[in-house]
Amino acid sequence: MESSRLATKNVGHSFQPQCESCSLNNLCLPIAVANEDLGLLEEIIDRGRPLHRGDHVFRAGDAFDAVYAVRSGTVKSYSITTAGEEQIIGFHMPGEIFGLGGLSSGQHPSGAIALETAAVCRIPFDEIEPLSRQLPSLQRHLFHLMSREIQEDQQLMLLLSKKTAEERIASLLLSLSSRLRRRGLSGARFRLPMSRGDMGNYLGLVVETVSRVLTRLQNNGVLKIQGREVEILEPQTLADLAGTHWQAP
Amino acid sequence: MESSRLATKNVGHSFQPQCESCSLNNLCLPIAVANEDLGLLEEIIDRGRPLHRGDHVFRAGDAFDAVYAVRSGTVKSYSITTAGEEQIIGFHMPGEIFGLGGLSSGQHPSGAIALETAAVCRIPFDEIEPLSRQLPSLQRHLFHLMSREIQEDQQLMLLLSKKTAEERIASLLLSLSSRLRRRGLSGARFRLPMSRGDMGNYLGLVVETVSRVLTRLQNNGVLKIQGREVEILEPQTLADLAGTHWQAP
DNA sequence: CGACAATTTGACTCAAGTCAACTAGGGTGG
DNA sequence: CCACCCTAGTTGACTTGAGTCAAATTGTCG
Repeated sequence: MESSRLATKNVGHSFQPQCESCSLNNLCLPIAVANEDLGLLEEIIDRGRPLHRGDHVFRAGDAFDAVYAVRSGTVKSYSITTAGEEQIIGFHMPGEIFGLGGLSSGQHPSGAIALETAAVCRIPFDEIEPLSRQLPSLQRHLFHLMSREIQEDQQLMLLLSKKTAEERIASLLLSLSSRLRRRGLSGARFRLPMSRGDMGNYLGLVVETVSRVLTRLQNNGVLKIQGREVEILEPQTLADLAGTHWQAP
Repeated sequence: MESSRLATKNVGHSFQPQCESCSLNNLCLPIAVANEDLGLLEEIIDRGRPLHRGDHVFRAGDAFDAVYAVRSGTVKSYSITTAGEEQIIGFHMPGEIFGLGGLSSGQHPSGAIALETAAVCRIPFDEIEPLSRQLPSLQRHLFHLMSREIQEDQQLMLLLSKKTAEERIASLLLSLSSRLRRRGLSGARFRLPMSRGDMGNYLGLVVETVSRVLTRLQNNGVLKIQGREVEILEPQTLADLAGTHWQAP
């Protein structure tokens, strides 16, 4: 269906419906919206232009006025400690929503940056908020999204506070794997979207430790890794190593 | 351990207004609700009977059907790792809302238990959700609460992933202090509501480390501590030690 | 083809954990 | 009211997993 309003905010090629044809619509916001209401959602979503590795979606301190959905590629959220170090808060893969943390204070507490070529949809909050009052299922979905993020963050707190380096790495690999599988991709063989440094930063480890653990896991035959290409040979062993099984977000 | 569940429904003859006269109404949910609408909110809130130390508000796995507000005392949220260990997720003090994490999955991912004699209000979610569509400011407030929790959890992730034992303890003490101050109480002299063990569990440290750090801080003249009674002698030094200043929730 | 960035590997260090012994409170029953 | 017991807290001695520093190797991209 041709969208008659080529709104100014719809940057780019937005003649065809956005969500309806998106391969992620069964993961993303649209799952909460009945088909006949999808148009309302489409209208407020901006497809952004593609981002390149290192491009910011927003920076820490920017005014909060939208949340974002990943269409392709991977995005990381990070904040900066008072000591000036980066702390990675999360990795966001296609179909996932990010940027929710800024709602309460009106400004984003963390920045978001593309790890590789990526595309994200921008969902202006002051448009989706009133819409969510019209569409109860959308409101519920927004609550669910935020609650899910709380749950995931708490899983990560547990990881950071109790797990060993090996358990942390195993958990991260399993998380990535299951998130790929959910999109119908292989969870056994994939390319890491982030550097060793980013993995370590996220998991509370230094690069050297990440490297050593990966090498050890390879020597044990649990996985094969060269550069960023991973193959999980023994998923069960990896799951055992991870301790608590990390449910995919 | 006896689980004295919260009262089922409005156990009380709820003729007297609950929120309106509550000393915390400028911290809690009511801040989002105009005076003329307060009645609507009052109607759906259950005051529970008092909890004793060790009583559960809910357990991990319980169906999610409400969120809770602390009226008095302190409550901790915790989950159990696959290894069977407890992991404390947060401490909740008067005026604070907890139990939001269970919304997405329909069951509480963590349990909540009173650390001392406490009273909590129960806010049934399937009643406040529709109400929040009538009262935009209430909806916004709920979004804010969840967003705030996300932000706080991310602060804690940062703490767990980057801070030293001393920085962690200093951060916790400052957090408790500022939350007391917000209620008009002394932030300089107070009683810790939790054991050394709970502090350590929350901060990713063992009891011995907590004890040693507290002793060291006392020897340095930063604070005075005996048992659970704390006096912060040099707030600025403590803040410097904490690194990133922990904003009160 | 360089030059720089990312990764790996080794040797050494140290902050925090473990194990163990001892002390201080706090609550209860006789 | 006191004696006793049990749990919480402290302190010391020793261990260790992960960090630091350094140097070699590989990968990437202009």
